Amino acid sequence: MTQQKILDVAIDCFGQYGYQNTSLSDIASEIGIKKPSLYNHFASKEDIFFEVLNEVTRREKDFFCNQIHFAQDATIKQRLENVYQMYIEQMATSKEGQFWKRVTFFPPEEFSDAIRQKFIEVETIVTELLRPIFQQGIQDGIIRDLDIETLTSAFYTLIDGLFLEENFYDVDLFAKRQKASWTIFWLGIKHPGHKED
Amino acid sequence: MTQQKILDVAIDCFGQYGYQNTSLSDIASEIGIKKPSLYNHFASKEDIFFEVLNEVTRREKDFFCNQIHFAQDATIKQRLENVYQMYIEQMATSKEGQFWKRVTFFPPEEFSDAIRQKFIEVETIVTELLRPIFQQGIQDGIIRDLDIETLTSAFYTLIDGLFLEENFYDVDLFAKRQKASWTIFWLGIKHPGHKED
DNA sequence: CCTACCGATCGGTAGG
DNA sequence: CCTACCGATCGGTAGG
Repeated sequence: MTQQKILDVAIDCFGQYGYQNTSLSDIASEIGIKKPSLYNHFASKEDIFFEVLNEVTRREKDFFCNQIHFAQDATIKQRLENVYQMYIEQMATSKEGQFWKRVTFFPPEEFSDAIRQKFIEVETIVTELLRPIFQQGIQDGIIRDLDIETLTSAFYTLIDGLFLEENFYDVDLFAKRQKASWTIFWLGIKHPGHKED
Repeated sequence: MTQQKILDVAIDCFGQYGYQNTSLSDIASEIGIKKPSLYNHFASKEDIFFEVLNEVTRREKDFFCNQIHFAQDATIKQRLENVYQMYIEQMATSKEGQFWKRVTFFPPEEFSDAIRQKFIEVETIVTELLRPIFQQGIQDGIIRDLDIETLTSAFYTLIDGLFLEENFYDVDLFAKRQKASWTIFWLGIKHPGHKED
């Protein structure tokens, strides 16, 4: 279906070049039609953006929801590292991730309220992935007894930093950053009385 | 001098709207002249960008160089936290910082090599601020005996994450992120045998 | 789904 | 430093 093709190409272009630097001709020619034909499917460029935003939000929410039941029997450290890796991988490798990063970090002004709202929806889901792990970890004496908000805040800052660095550094240096950050984070949150690694 | 005024306005515009979304008319009208007059001072829009990039790089390098001799008699933790705060503050509040963030994280394609090179120059200076603190800390048994690269990598990821979040969250939430990240980072790098806080 | 076209704006030039 | 203008491209429309 043409409408879906338009959205898919638009996700790609908006994520790679930004909203303003993507022309409707670019999108049209990529799918082999002419610019005016786009108006049979969408009312305006802004309309396309909103539909893309909704689509990506839906996909991201689905993706993270489906992670909930993974690795329930692993250790606290493994479960946490799993979320860490999975989140980074999703944002680094998918075109939805690239769109998400560009759009949340440097939003086109006219959409910034809408984007912020969607961002919070997705973040809430990830927070609900993290919370039970942290809680269980604290209860079991594996994680320091800090408040959940401090733990999630620090986790998100790490992730956000890596989002950026993935765009900037080559694969090797990025892998180092990812590993170093996880090492220090885990040393920071694990209970000093807890051995095992 | 008009030439300097152009550069100052351009730093501001490129940082706020991005290179492509800043028009030469915008820059000209902001300083009260007409667009063609810009060509008496610069050969092209690209030329303006390169000059802005050089100017900002120079200012950032100066800024960080001048921090070297601060707080030499403070504790390791204080000295490190000082770099942390100072770096975040510089990137959060100055227009040079805003330019730096946008341009390094989502570089206009045609400048990405030049930008990467300048970025490394500035990062090298900050690394030279961090290295002696980490080394001293390890030597004094205050910081865990991890390799310097792991420590600096984790530090930078934190900073990069906060750069982004400063753009996105309100002041209160940002302050929380900043504090939480520092708490976990310090717990992660400090030697488990070291008390005092 | 197309061709043909709109007014607005872009970076840049001519000429004074 | 300006006015006047260039060709190219933008989002969007008319009409079929």
